[in-house]
Amino acid sequence: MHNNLKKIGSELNPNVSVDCVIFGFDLEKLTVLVIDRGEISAEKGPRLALPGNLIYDNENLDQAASRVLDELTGLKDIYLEQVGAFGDPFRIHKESDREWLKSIRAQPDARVITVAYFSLVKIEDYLPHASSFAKNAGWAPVNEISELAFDHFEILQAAKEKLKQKIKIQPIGFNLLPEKFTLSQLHRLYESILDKPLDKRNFRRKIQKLNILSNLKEKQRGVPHKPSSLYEFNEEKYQELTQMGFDNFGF
Amino acid sequence: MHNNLKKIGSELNPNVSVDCVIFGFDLEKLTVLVIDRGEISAEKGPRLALPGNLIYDNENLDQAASRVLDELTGLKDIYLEQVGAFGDPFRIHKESDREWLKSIRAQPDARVITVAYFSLVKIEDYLPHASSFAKNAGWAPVNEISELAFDHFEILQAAKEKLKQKIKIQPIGFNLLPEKFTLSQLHRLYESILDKPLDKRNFRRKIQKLNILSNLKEKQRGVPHKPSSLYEFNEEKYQELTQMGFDNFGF
DNA sequence: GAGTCTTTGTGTCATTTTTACACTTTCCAA
DNA sequence: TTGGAAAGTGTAAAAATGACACAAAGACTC
Repeated sequence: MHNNLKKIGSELNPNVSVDCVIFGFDLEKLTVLVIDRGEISAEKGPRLALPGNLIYDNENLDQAASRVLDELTGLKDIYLEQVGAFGDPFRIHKESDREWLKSIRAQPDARVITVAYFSLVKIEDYLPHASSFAKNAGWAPVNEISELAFDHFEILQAAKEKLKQKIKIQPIGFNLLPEKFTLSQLHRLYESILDKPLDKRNFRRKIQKLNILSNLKEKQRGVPHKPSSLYEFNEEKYQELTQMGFDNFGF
Repeated sequence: MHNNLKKIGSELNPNVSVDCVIFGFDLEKLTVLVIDRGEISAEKGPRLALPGNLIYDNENLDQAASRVLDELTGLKDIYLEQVGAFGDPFRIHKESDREWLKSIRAQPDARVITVAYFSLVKIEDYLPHASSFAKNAGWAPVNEISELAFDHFEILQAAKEKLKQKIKIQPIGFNLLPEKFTLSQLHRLYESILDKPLDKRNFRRKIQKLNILSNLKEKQRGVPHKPSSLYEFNEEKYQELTQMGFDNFGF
């Protein structure tokens, strides 16, 4: 095995990239982390793209996704889940995209397939001025995005769909909220992701029956209306629950 | 765009392959289509592998999967769904695998990431003596497989899991059964895929409520017990149902 | 400090869905 | 004719779902 190790160097693989769909939630709507490529000179193309880059030949795909995300945003130790591979031969052939690739890639014309990942982060954990790259990155509301570089719009749609399916099965939404949150915020989050209204009382009943929320004895302050109780996600109860193997929320 | 077309030739891409997990059902248990690589001379490795091969640079991933499946088995026009990408740098580094690669690949040491697809076929539609390649291919019971070439065992597990999730949401199981089938066969199929017993009466009630089965006025013949009614899958009713958007069987 | 605004928080009832469970029927073969 | 083997069938209790409306709490304004 030792001699095999040498055969695969630590060079960039010109044919495979990873792209990250990082979702956030600004307490109003679902957002996604995008890179602003700046002015595109030729025929105007989309300025925004998902963070992504080529993989190295000595790292696996999950590692590549973590690395790229870290490099572009400074986010570390984020759980990333694969969305799938996207490999249309012409996915990088819009003129505006090729021009950009020429400025950043050694082999801008190589055929590249990309593996997409998605993740959920607390929006407070990534403030766009935190990393060096960050002046070009920021949160954009998912529903206001109508085009992206390459096939990134398609990837975004696939990631949204994956998230939608996943949240019906696992309460991963907590990753998008601050430590302390209100049931209304959680409610809005579910509505944003599932893209449909949910009855308030039924939602609260169902989410509370799961028994993975701790009601902090603490209230919102400074809101111009009845203040809400704050809750936090209870990791231990959640572990118990998953080990028993639960399947479904039924949203 | 025209000049871009020339840039991507129709050569094999040495870095990207597709692998197919083709499920069948022999009316008793779930099976999967595997290729027998024959005797592995060096340290004995698994003889069995999933059908798969490198992609061409001018085809997309779905096309590549269809082509490879056709080439290896003669199966055409099969619906294939992506499972995901597998890209461990050492996934092809078992000695027995490298030896085999040397015999079939121009660049046996290249780092290859693979994109896995799964599909369901009627076992009767693929009889192993049908294609030229077929003497080396055949159906193996999924539960009896404990190792495969490369990372194919891992891919198989992922495909099984995907199938499990999918069948909870869409009645795709019909693709695995003959045109005419009995409710018991369907029942066994669901139990095989979900890997747990399902109550007979509850299963029948639920599946019949979907209203996508036609009860043929015809019975099994020659069985040494009460013969079962034969049913067929009703495509039109199914289309109606999916367009209304149904979500869940709840198995 | 009275009134208004805004959002929180709560319960019930009707309907549907799920689960658990056992015996008779039909055909083949001996 | 009998025995074996799987098919086929109903009910009742428990749980989950969906629909629905009003009082309570705090902030702000005048």
